[in-house]
Amino acid sequence: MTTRSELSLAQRKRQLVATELTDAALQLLALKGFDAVTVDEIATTAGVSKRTFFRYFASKEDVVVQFLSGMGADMRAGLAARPDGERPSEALLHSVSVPLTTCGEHAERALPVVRLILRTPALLARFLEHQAEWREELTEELAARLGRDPEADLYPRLAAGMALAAFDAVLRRWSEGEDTESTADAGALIGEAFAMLAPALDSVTS
Amino acid sequence: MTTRSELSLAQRKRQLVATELTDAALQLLALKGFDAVTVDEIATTAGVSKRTFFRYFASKEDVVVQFLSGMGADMRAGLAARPDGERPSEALLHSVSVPLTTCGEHAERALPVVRLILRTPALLARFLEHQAEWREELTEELAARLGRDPEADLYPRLAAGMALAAFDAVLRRWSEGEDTESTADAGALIGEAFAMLAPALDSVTS
DNA sequence: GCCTCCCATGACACTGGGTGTCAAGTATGA
DNA sequence: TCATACTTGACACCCAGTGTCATGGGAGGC
Repeated sequence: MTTRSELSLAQRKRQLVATELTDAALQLLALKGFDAVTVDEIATTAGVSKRTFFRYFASKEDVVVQFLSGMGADMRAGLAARPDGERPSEALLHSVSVPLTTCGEHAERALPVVRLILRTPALLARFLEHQAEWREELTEELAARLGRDPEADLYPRLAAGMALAAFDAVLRRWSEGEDTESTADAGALIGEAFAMLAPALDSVTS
Repeated sequence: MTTRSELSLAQRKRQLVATELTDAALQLLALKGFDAVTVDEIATTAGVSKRTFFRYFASKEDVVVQFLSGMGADMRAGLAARPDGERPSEALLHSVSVPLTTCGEHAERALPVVRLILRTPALLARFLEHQAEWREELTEELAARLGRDPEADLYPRLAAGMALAAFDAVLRRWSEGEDTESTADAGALIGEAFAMLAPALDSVTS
């Protein structure tokens, strides 16, 4: 009736179709493998046309990987929220922990998806693209934070790269663990990784 | 006549077509942009059919990026060739310098290609895929070198990731430089980057 | 309650990347 | 000289992704 529920209705309709599509996709892809499933098949399973699929997702890969889009901004915000003057290793640790703990909390749903991504070349490529975007975001935020020029100074990009290398290593390890036990120890692993990185991250002399 | 020149002839024919194809591709892509050029166009320019193009290159991206294929093995070999007991930072520095100096030596041809790759999303994605392969190779070699298990121990993958983060940061900086001056200073930059990394790379306590 | 406008959808056609298949051409090797 | 194997082009095909248009249903104004 009012503007609120009216908008909310359209919104919810859209959300409904999107979930239907992702659910169908995830199920089919996990079952038959990425290449053996066509977009037509996914769309039909979800009860819409192929054309509609592409109005919701930019590509066949996107239906799996799209949830990664926001994480760059999340990590950047997480970094921006850290207190001024905090050591880079500490600040970056918290920044990178954001998506990791999110994963851990929804391990039930997230783990199969992560595994699917890591073992499907086309999906992995998109994942790496997202990581590269995150690296840019972290680079900019870190440079701003430290008052450095990311074009002239190697440190910001390097530090961002190190943080994401830790993220990637931990994610791979986490995805190999048992379904049940590994819910929370991603936090421990990322801490371990940053303990190794800290000597380099925090010697900001130049 | 003998087996030698006979094989060499077939080989050279193949090589000839391949270079014709890459030359045509590089010229057209640099001129019109990646998306505005079709494989048909490239093939026709090189004087062959589209079908033949795909007998030489696995994808449209590959014709630009294919030369990266060997670099993983090169870097791995470069790492394996370092003396036992050398500090990881030193060994990895030399390992990663191999492709970088190769780039520097052929800067005339390499620079435009690198720039094309870095500013074309589809090409960048393939580049990142290659980097991921290199990271696996370095991880394995480094683990073997240090007698560590890359599945149980975060250090090898993390160190490989750091090395490639340095590689990537330096490559990006190098590609931004002036056409003339930056031939040799990639070496200086990668040294600078590894100086930052060394405190973390060489504290192999755990 | 009706009419209008907007928006989501489906149908359709089309481009372009990538592959399987087959037939013809060419060089090699006996 | 003939048989063989390899390379190529032609053609048909699949599928991802996009532009376009007609339609239908729902929301808001009257």
